Amino acid sequence: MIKLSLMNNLFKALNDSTRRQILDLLRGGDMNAGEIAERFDMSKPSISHHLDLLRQSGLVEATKQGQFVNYSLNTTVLDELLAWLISFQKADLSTTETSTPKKVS
Amino acid sequence: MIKLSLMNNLFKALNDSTRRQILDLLRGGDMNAGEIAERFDMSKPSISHHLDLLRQSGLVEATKQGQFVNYSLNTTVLDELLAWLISFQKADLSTTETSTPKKVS
DNA sequence: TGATTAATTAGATATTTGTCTAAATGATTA
DNA sequence: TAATCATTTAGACAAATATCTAATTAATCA
Repeated sequence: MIKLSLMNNLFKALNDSTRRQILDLLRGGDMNAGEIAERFDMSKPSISHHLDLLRQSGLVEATKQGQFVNYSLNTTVLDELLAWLISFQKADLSTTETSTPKKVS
Repeated sequence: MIKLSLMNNLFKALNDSTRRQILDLLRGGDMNAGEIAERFDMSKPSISHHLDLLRQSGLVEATKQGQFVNYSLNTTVLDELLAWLISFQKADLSTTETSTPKKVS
């Protein structure tokens, strides 16, 4: 069973190029908020907001270390999405051709 | 290589509960616009708009058949997304524990 | 041909989203 | 303690989005 709110937050989090870039960055290892912000041509508060959305979705975890906040990737959340996707691939088996309809342009 | 615009459209299309429900519906087989609209408590033009976004992302294909427009699922687009997801799972191998930092609430 | 049906387009509107600057919070250090 | 540094919160604003009703287009049928 897939929790709706989880999927909602997940797709919402992923529906932004900056946030996906942040996830890509974190694949190379943990980073703190400042280090992440440095990589973008965008204000720190904006990055902080993006990090918050990523955290809400569960895609990243934030841990305070002194005055820094460390961000790390949490890919377990993606398992739900992966399962959802794979179920679609399976559903595609019943491809019964009909005449030859025209694609709508 | 993953095309950015494709991923943008894909995540955009998936970032809506109604559109995901439409995809789920189409797993059961093709449906025309009216049949799809019947299933939702929403005006036909709104559903038409959702179908348009799904079509733009490549997730569905629309073929005109008489006065009806048939919509069918196209899961090949999801392959890109699947590949992207799986690459994240791989990246998660380097989990080196440190002390025991506290999660930010 | 004229009426009906299926679907989309147009245009309006309220809500959500991404971004910014300024201010606040909290930790470190001189 | 006071200054500095890292980060977030608050508030404003423009752009994007989801929805609606009314109008339009296109196909079918009496």
